Amino acid sequence: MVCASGFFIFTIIKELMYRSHDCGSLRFENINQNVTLSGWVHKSRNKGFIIWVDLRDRYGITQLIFDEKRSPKNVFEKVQNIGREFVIQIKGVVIERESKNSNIKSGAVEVLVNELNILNKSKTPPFTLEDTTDGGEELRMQYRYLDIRRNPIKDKLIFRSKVSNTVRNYLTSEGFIDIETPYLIKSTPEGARDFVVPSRMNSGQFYALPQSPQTFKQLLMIGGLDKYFQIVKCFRDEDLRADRQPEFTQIDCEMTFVEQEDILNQFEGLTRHLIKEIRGIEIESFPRISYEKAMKTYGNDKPDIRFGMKFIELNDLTQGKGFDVFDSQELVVGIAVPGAASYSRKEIDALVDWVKRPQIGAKGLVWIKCNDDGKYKSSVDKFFTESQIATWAERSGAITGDLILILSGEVKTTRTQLSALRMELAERMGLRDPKVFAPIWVTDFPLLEWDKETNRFHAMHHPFTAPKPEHLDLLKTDPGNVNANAYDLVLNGNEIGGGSIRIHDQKLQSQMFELLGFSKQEAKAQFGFLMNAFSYGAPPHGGIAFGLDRLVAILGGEETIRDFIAFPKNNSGRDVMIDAPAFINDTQLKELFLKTLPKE
RNA sequence: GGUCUGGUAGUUCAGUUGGUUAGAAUACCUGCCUGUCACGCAGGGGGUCGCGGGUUCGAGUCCCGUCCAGACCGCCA
Repeated sequence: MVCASGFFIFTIIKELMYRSHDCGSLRFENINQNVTLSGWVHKSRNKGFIIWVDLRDRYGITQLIFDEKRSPKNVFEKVQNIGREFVIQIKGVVIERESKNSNIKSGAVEVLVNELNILNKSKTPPFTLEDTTDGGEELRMQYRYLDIRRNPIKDKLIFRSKVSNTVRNYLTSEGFIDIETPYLIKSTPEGARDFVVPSRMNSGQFYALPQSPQTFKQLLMIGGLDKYFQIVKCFRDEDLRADRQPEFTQIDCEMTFVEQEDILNQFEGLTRHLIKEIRGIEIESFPRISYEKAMKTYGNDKPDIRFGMKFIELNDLTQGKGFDVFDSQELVVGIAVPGAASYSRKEIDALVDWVKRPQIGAKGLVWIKCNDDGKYKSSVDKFFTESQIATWAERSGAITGDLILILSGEVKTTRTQLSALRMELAERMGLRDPKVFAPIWVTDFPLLEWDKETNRFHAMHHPFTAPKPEHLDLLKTDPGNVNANAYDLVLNGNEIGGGSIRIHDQKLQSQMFELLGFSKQEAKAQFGFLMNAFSYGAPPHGGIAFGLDRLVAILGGEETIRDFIAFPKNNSGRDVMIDAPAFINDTQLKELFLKTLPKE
């Protein structure tokens, strides 16, 4: 009795439900089964006597067959009128295909349809929903919900979910607690521009959206929670890039009773685990490089070490020989480009033009070909002897077939320019292989950076970063040369994480604010709560934050983060789909004590 | 704030030195087609050449301005 009614209910539910299988699951074993499928009409191929419809959902594609002879007449008539992206439900029987398609998982079978329900119609989409769409960037963003139906985008979002899940599981298993921190907080003058939110209940006052939960996670450590993490949205009102969005996601972490070494080990573990789980690649221990060495060797604090072309400084070998282009400059530095001696004069001239573009801004480029005959051919043959040039080649480790490229000028600018050239050449030569993962820790960052515009120091990392203990004395005498207990994790030339050991001493924090040009009153007004907390037994602590969007993109083998975000903003910070930001009406403005805009 | 590139059919693009009715592919519509799967074949409809101004007998094309998009520099503690 119970059994019979159970069966009855089961059959009713089965009658009512939208699908018995998804569109990716039917196989040879399902032949002769009656199935119900729901999904989108991906494409239909009408041969007159027979019509195939590719039915699509998140899981895949199943071919439906409508046959003049084998399908009911009303069904065969109805299918003539369905278009792309109609949402349909069908009932039918799984049959073996006469010609199979090995490109899709369900390619051995098809469903002979005997019932067709149109659940919803669709306008013709403005672009094709194929893997390689004909749609441009802007249009895809405007119709993002259609774009997401495409495999590449769908797969990237699923990939992201897998990465964040792996992170969550790992950190949880390591004893980290996931804690949410507020989004409506206080604006601070340091760092990036804040997004602000007017307060209706507090006339004329504003919240700011967090650039990071920095102070809150420190307060959680003072609260004794020991290990915290959060996968959290952060907001910065700065210009966008291919790898930068105004709202982005951080894996934010903090630990108590740790030194730099503990943090590097803990999060090297996380990163190694991620690369193993997601890409199946085992990486031994991560190399480390100091900020200073990175700048000297790669001209950059986020070196891509998947390839060589390290910088070779040549001041002593090149200066004082009467060649003014070198003699008058602070730095003469070059790279040896492997195998590029075969470049034609035209190709080399193109490189010279490339560095002269305003974006790079070099005045010129000196080149030396290390030819097969063991001789050197260079753009400075008139100024230097062959044996002089040979010493440069020797130092740079260039071998036969290499092309040495040399820039000179002011130290910082020249390094930046040569770094850009190094990356460009690597890109052109295919040395930036997205399947190769080369992480590196960059350590020993300067604590402070001199800002020429405001004529004061600002914190290179943030104002809560602890100086290296051995540099504490320098803080008073030579603050510009103090190094910080700060570190970045760089993956394939992208900064994917950064953090520091924090200050937990009230006096040191006060001294830091003073150095940054805060008056006592300003420091108290801005960060009084933190200073106060420091006076109630703040433990030593430190942490790190990873940019999840960037991390996911790189693990996915790309450098543009946009497609790993479901609803990204465009170059000018607009959401072109919902058309935000937008004006608000006068009533809202008034309620928020904001001036109404003059009528145009 | 700046530099560069682009804006032409629903879409992606071509368009010569300024010169006849602005093209291709794809999408869409109609018809045909006995196994398609990037189906095929035949036909058809579809354009404020981003917008405004200027030069010219004549502007998609040249000039000025402007808007939009993308990449980059500045910026991003």
